[in-house]
This record gives sequence, structure tokens and C-alpha cells, in this order.
Amino acid sequence: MQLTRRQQQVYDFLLQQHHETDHAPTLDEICAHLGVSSRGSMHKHIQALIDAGLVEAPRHKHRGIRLKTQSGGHDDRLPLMGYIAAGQPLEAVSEPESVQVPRHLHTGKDCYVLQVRGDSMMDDGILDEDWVIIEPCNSSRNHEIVAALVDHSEVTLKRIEQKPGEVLLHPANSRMQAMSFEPERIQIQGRLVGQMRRYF
Amino acid sequence: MQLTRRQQQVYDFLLQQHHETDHAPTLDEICAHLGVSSRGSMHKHIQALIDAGLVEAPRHKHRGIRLKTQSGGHDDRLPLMGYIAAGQPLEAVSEPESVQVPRHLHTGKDCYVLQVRGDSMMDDGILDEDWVIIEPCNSSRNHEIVAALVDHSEVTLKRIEQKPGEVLLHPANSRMQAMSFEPERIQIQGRLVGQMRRYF
DNA sequence: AGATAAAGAACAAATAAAGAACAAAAGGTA
DNA sequence: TACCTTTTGTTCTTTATTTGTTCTTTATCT
Repeated sequence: MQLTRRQQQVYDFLLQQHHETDHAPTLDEICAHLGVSSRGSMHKHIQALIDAGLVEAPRHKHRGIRLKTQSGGHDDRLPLMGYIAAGQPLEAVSEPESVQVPRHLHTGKDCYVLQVRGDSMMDDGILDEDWVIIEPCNSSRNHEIVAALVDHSEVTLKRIEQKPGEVLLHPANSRMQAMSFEPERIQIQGRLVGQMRRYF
Repeated sequence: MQLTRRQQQVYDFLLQQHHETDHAPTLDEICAHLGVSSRGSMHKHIQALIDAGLVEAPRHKHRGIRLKTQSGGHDDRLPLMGYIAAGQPLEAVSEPESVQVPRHLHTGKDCYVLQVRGDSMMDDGILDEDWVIIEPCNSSRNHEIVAALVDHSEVTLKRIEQKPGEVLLHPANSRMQAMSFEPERIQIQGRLVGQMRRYF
């Protein structure tokens, strides 16, 4: 079933919300975000998404928390959460968007998509404008590529090396050097599980 | 059935849009893009494309929605034709397989998928085991990455440079050198339009 | 002349929005 | 618990906007 434009916007917003907060938004909140002023109209869009099998109907009990995206479902879209660059804060997308991602490129565990800015990982085959699929997690094995939050302010994509009392973030670019941090300054947000690129 | 110039422009635009956004454009949007100011005229072009079998008519229900391109593939899977490596014959897959490919990674023109063997393109961000999406074509612009058939026997993925009386195939690996061939020995099979990788 | 293209008007159906009215939670207070 | 208020989802009807379709007329180009 093909979604209309509005329905797609609503769905993309829900996907993104799902990653930023735990509780699903209320109809009014969705309305506010999309600039609609009628709950009733929004309800109709939600109903269409339910019919399309993209969101779960609210539990027969209702209220407060609502629609849940079908986890583990057969849904091939993931939210585009923003852009990730070396040494700069994660820049969020202005409008909620989603990106089609083949199932074999993600793990099914609430992955999301970032678009790469810059060449800091070029030697690992990750180029400017590539899309990367991130699986949220709190820890990682050494030498995995992760999205790491530095000092609660900047997110970068780097290969991580955790030593006793020290965390090293390795760029993959011969012109750049690894950076060393105290472990407290680094928070792992997720690990790289997939990557996509287009040439046209 | 031969397309007129305008029809071709419209068709190209539809293909392009279909892979960047997931919604086919409205008549007005196509008009705006091509500098036409009459929906009615555009509708006639679309109708011609439908007659030519190049696009799908809007849903059995009619209006309100957008036109949907779709030449052949109804779903988002492309055939996996084999493996491509530097300097070795294309190895076909033993069993026909297909790979899920997001729409924005291919052009809609009968693309297919190959899996990369080897590191000959690593400096261009194409690594061992990556999937590449190839659009069949007979010629290419210089410095595009193409799948080229050498001496009717070996297929390789290389960046191509066509000079008068000479064709250069450039690997992207500092340990390898460009190879020069007489033009008769090289047949272009397709050009690289997309790439995918997984890390788990 | 004949094919191709464009403009624009008029129309119909799909899509979207607004708003009212109501009922089922949720949350608070005594 | 009992009672009340607020929030939120649901169901309507009504209206507006967008978009595809069908025409007629005119222009352009070989």
C-alpha cells in the first residue's frame, strides 16, 4: 500500500521520535510538529498507517502513550537522524526523513542512518556523503567503528581502541592522527553495521 | 515505440526522482522542473509513456496520487550476477540469487549486483566483499568506474580513461599500476552506480 | 501538411484540514 | 475509594486544496 505524502511525513516523524524519546508522541504533538491544527485529521493519517501495517494500534487501553513502530517487522525504512562529521557536533536533519535500507545491511535492533560529512574515514572506505547504518549500543569491542559522543557535545565516527585508563579514537585518514581521551569523556552511541553509497 | 525528445526528458526526470525520493512527482512538479506551465500538456506526455509501457498508470483508483515509474522490477531486489575481481574472470554465482537494493542506489535501468573480490579499488572506498550495483551500458565518460570486459574473457572493476588509440584502466590501489590496452580489447559492460557494505 | 509541444480552461476525484462532540484514560484531591 | 478535572483518542460532518483528466486553441519545427 502506497502512502500519501502526509502519511509518509507522519511516519518519518514517528520513526525519528522513536529514537529520541521512549514514549510515542500524542496526536497533538504530531500535529504541532507538522503544523496541523486538527487532531481529527491526524487521527485519520495514523489510522492509514495502521491499515498499512506500519504502526501498531494503540493497546485497547488508550491514552498517553501511543503508536509503536513495528519492531522487528518487515519494514525497510530507517530514520535519517542527521549528519556525522569528524570533530563537529552531530547536525540533525531539519525535516524528519527516512531512508530505505536493505535488511541485510542492518541488524534489526533499532538501527538508524547518518550521512557522513568529510573524509576522516576514507582509508576505511567510508567517503563523504556515504550513508552509514548505526546500531545503538553502549559498549563495543576494540577496533570496531563507532559513533562516539565526546564531552557530551560532539559526535564522530571513528575506530575505537579502549585501553586501561585511555580511549583512542582512530581516524582512517593518513593526514589525521588518533586522539586520546580519558574514558569518562567518551560515550559510545552506536556501532557501525552498514554503509551505502551512490555514484550518480 | 520511439520517444520524442520531451518524452525522454520527462522519463529521465521520473527515473531520477523515483530514486531520490520515494514519491513520484506530481504533474505540476514535473512541469516546474522542465519549465512547462501546463499540466494538461504534461499529462499527454505521461500518457505517451504509459502507452509505451515505461511507466505504470496511476492506481486502479484514479487521481490524487502520483504516477509511479516502474519498468520491470516491481520489488526492490536486483539479481546478483556474480563476483568481480581484479584481473580474474567474472565468476558467476552458482545459483541465481537476488539482493535487496534500496531504490536510491540504482537507476532503474536493469541494474544488477556484483560482489567485489579483492582490494584493487580500495583507495576509492570499494573493499573486498562489498556489493556494487552496475548499470549496463556500452560506453562511459572518462574516469567513471566501470565493469569492463578485457579480451572477451576477464571482467574487472576499474576507473576508465579513454584516450585516442588507447584505453587505460586505473586500479585504486597504491600497489597497483594502471593498465593500457588497445581499444578493441576492451568492452564496457556497465558503470558503477551504487555500493553497499556490511560490518557484521 | 503533419508531427510535436504548449497554454489554459473546466471538471472530478483524491487528499487534507478544520472543528465539534463525545468517551475513555490519567491524574489529582479529599 | 469516590469524585472531579484534564488530557487524549475517536467519530463525525463540513470545507478547502491539490492533482489528474479532458478539452480546445495556438504555436513551432521539419
